[in-house]
Amino acid sequence: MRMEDAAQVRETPLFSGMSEQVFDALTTGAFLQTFPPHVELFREGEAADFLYVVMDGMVELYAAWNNREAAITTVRPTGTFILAAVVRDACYLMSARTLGRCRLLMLPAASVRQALTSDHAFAIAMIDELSGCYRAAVKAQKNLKLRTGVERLAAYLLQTGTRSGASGFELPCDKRTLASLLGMTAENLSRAFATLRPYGVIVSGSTITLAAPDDLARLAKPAALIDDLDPAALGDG
Amino acid sequence: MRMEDAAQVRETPLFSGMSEQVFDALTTGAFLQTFPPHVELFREGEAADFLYVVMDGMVELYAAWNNREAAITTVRPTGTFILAAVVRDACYLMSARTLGRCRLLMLPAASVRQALTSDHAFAIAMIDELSGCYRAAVKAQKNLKLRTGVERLAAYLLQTGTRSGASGFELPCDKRTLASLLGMTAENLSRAFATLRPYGVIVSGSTITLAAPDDLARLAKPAALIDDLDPAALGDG
DNA sequence: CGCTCGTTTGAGAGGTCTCAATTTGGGTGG
DNA sequence: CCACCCAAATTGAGACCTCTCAAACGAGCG
Repeated sequence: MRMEDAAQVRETPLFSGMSEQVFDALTTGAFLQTFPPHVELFREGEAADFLYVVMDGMVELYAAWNNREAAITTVRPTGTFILAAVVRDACYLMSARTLGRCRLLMLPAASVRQALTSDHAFAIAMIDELSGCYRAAVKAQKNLKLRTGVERLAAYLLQTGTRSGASGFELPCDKRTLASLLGMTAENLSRAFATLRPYGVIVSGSTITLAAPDDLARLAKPAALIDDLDPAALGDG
Repeated sequence: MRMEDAAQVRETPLFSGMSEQVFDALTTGAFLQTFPPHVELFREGEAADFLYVVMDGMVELYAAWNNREAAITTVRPTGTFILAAVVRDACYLMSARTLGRCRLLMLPAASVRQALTSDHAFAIAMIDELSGCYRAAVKAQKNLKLRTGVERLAAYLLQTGTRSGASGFELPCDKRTLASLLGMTAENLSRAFATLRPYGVIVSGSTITLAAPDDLARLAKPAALIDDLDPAALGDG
């Protein structure tokens, strides 16, 4: 791993508090690798060999059962994923694939567990990360159980739009993936966009413009206890 | 807190490894209280003042939005709940109510955070607990997104049935709550039970008998990566 | 130009929700 | 012990939502 990469890793909250010595041990066996788009990183059920940290790009975590597939979440810099499987020395519950081109840090699972036992600050940071992941998962479940498909889309657009700041923004993934994230089919997502047209949602390819955010908010009823408005919950484990 | 209660708390994995001194400090300000059925313990949005440990009985965690309500999960002995909110010093994401009569241990949030920073073994146990909670939440989301209502009920019955061991068993909560846990309405749950009758599911009040578990399993297709078959994932934070 | 792939649109089936009425079971009071 | 009442559970009907299958559309690319 190059020095500047190591520095970038060091800056992320999960690693910033740990001792120099343990950090060195942890990154000794680590890879920093670049992946092309749409590459499968691992499949659910496999043993958790690595902890992943997204340095660049975006990763989709998804699961399959009985010939059906569903996206669970996405991870962006500098979130980690599959943390829980690593600390438990268990198998992955989800599969992972790159969405765009990605730079990923891969830390050997055994090294992570070793670092946990020897560095208290790292353990504390891990607790913070894991609790953030858990809270994000709870929010996702509330979103699924309490809102309809159209409401979920509206809330997602408001959230993504306000995060980008500008009046228009790009969807971070193709619509098929977005549909799966929102718990619906691609066809239904298309119809949901049409339903939101009277609420000022203008779609042009993957570019979205929200012409009447207030109207949209009246429909979506964004809530701090469901929608992620704090940066802490972006990562995933 | 009485000595025998303290001993029971001490035996749970979360507290068994910590030092005597920190354990004493943690339990000094603690309450062990018995609650009647159907009591609201706290509401989502409130500040997390206590970490709860279920010593006896069962607690339901649920959430509301826009006049709709959904059960998220239940906690039984000796699971903890609302752990993530406590360590983050954040507000509760879910409300909690007792299902039956409950004996609950309440640990002041500040004491828990103090114990975390001073006791490494406790921090490690906390990581294990939190990762278990997170994995349970991921499984719940997979269950919701990948299975239909009838399939979720079938999987739930198989799981609860094999856990109890006997051929017949009691539902741990009323059917309205069960319906909400499974992500459907009470009316729909009733119809789902009727759908499962040809698969050997015999319902008599709250007593369930599975006359043809193999047939039911062919429908439910239980999977280790969705259904909780290990005891570690029973708790919740 | 014509291919491919993602998206959109349409139609029909199936699933789920709401509202309402009925039935059931448990507890209370006469 | 029985009548009554209340809450939970079931059943039915209709509307709504979502899914599947199929076809049409459109952009990007060889």
